Amino acid sequence: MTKVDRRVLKSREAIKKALIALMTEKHLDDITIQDISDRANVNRGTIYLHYLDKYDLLDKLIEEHMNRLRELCEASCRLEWTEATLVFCEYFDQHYSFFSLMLASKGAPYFRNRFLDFLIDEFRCELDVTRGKNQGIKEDVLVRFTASAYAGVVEWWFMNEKPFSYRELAEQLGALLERNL
Amino acid sequence: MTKVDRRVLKSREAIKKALIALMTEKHLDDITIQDISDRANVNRGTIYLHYLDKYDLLDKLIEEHMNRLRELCEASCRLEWTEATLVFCEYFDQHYSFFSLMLASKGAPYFRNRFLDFLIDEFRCELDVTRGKNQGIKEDVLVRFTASAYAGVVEWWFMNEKPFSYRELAEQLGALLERNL
DNA sequence: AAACATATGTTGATTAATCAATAAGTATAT
DNA sequence: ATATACTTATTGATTAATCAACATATGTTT
Repeated sequence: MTKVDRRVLKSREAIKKALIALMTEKHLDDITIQDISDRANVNRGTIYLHYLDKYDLLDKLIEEHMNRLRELCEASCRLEWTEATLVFCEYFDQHYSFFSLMLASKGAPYFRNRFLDFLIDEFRCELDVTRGKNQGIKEDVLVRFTASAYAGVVEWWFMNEKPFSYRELAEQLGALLERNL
Repeated sequence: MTKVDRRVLKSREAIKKALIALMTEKHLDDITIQDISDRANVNRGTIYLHYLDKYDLLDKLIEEHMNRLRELCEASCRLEWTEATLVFCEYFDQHYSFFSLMLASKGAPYFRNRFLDFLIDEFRCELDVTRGKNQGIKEDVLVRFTASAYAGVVEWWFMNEKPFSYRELAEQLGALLERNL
């Protein structure tokens, strides 16, 4: 694993943080590269060293979160649904501002689809329609059902500004998953 | 005025912040350059590009505050003592952690002397022993008296963790200065 | 349509920071 | 006395960021 020069890490971190901060203030279409540059305190050219444009930046930001969730998923694939879900919900809680911003923004459908695709991938690996309670149900249907339900609840939790703790969210989701899977 | 490259500013800022943070955790003598480097997320060599050693770093940090106070002094030299003191006390409040750290640390006498020297310089420019209530008093005596009193109260305020607001502090000091000068 | 202002994307020379390595000093343990 | 570990300070080659400038695109105004 090649070690990344710290300057690269610092610049990227600054740029990402700047975009998030700016997105709480105005719409992505109204944010200029110069805005990001000023906020991040990096040269405009530096942004182009790392990203194609602001959309690429946002895309990568979202991708990072998805990858991080994927890692968490791999690390917890031996757990019961409730416990695994707790790990996820903790992550959602830690990154609350990012997720709520993404869901609230004009680009919400794009983000929502990315999140849903992630969930579909993960559930597809975990579900078994050959035995047990889901015997006879089509895999695609079950996967879609479950992922959509999950995404819907999580989104609701964010858009209602955490009506209860992430632990309770995990319990509720876990119980519903156990019942269905 | 030559514009300073932003990389220099960023590195210095990070280094200074790191030192301050570390000084809340341990004594300056127990802080290594590597500690500062890690905390600031800069290369150890970078610190040496800007400072001779950690003592030089601290020295410059203190000097910056003194210079900033000097600027404030110049900007408020036309005000009444109470108003001018309010400007100072606001600065003390904003930089509370720095000042209290400096006064609490083993290096306190060094800092205290620097602060006192600053006050002596400033009062020397403002006091007039040729007329009014201080006619006949030796200038050096009056300057020393006033500066020491001022420094003493400010230090007390910090070491007692702000027993009252900086506004009240300014009022009290202002009134005492008016009485004496 | 022309003029103007602003934003995007790129380029080349320069600068500051990085990294790894080295040497020397200091403190501690054997 | 020697060995070890840690810290300080420095060095040289390399890398990433900076800055200023430029070209082009886009949007707005007259």
